[in-house]
Amino acid sequence: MTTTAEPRITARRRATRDRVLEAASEVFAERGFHGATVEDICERAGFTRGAFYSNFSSKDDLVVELSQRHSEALVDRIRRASKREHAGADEVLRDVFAALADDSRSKERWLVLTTEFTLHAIRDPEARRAWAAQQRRVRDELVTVVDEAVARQGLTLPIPTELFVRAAISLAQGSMTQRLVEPRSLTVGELERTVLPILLGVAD
Amino acid sequence: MTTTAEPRITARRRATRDRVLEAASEVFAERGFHGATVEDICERAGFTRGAFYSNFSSKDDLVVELSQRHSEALVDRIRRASKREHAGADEVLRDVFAALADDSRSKERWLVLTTEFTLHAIRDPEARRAWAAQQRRVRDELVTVVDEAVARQGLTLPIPTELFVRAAISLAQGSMTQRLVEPRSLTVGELERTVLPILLGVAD
DNA sequence: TGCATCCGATACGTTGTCGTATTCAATTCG
DNA sequence: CGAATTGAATACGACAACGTATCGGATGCA
Repeated sequence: MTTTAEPRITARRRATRDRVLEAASEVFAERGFHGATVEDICERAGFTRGAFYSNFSSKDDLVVELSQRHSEALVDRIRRASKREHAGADEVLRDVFAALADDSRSKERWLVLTTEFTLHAIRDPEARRAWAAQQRRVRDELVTVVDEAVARQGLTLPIPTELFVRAAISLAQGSMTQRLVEPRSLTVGELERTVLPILLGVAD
Repeated sequence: MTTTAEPRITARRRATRDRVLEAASEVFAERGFHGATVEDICERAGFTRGAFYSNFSSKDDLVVELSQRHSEALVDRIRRASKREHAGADEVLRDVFAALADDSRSKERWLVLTTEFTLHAIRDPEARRAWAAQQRRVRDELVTVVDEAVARQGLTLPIPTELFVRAAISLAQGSMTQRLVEPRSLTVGELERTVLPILLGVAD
């Protein structure tokens, strides 16, 4: 422990970190956290392992940072979705999950990564604390947004907003997952479209 | 390819297969499919790798058989739960998921394994076909059971039974997952207890 | 322009994991 | 009881992935 001097974060360094992280999210989604080797990630990013270990102390180290970015990006998307005009609570939620990605490829990536992070969190206490905090942030953001939308529509939820949000998250992830496993069994958003209005108490 | 003679399945052979499969389900739950080595599994089962390769051609081979047992066991539990007297649809579902395991340890194991199988299915087309078929069997069984229970209660579901079952599965898995990541944030079954009655149209 | 520093590439030894070939004990069956 | 077969243990070679130590080119700065 000679010095704990943090190396200055030059633009170059930031760029390679970004490229490595982006590559990692692709490879993790494709092969899973354990299945992806450091070499795989570096190859995808166009670097060698030397570059990797110059920027991250380990794969776990990288995962921590990746999961933070992952959650922060989702919070951002929720904020942006809530800015849309005249959006009802169900529309807001649909916007949120629709905005998870531009194409279905990256929506799949988001879901798989979320699942990987969750599994990792279940297994590792340290990761669990971090992931739990991040999930709480996402949920809080959703609660705020839903409360606003519900008030705007003059509705009253039959259950506490947080429970509603938890249910919505479960339904969205569950139907996405089912669609990935059995593509022809469920049309896009069918589950949320039928179930959410009932939970909102606005079954037409 | 001298002979394709299937070796007779003696009692001894069956016993070691069982022990290896049981050990594998533990180790897979703890370390994930990729994270678990064949050696790990054998050590847990009390065998050496020689025994493993005498019984399974590869880890993938073992996974196929394990996922079949996993789903069959769930179908059995659903059948047994449906035999209970005077059970309403929500009670039946709660029985089903309560019966997933005796203790919460093995309920966690069930959830983690299910998630692992799902991820594996998303990534591997061959595994996907098998897993999709198994999921369909589980769902069909649930649909039958729920239909019976609903009729018994003289209710009419506000949505098709299959959608209801899909929603119930998503809710159950989602809330179990949330509980594993944030143990103190959700009391046991709270999500299903509040949401399912609404979906059943019997919000008291 | 020249020097110092940064950062990624290269090269290397180590370890973990795999799958197979072979051995040896147990059991089945004549 | 002896011979044949089955099934798990052992031993081995090959290879993949890791992490580090070192090198060299680029970049910032005087």
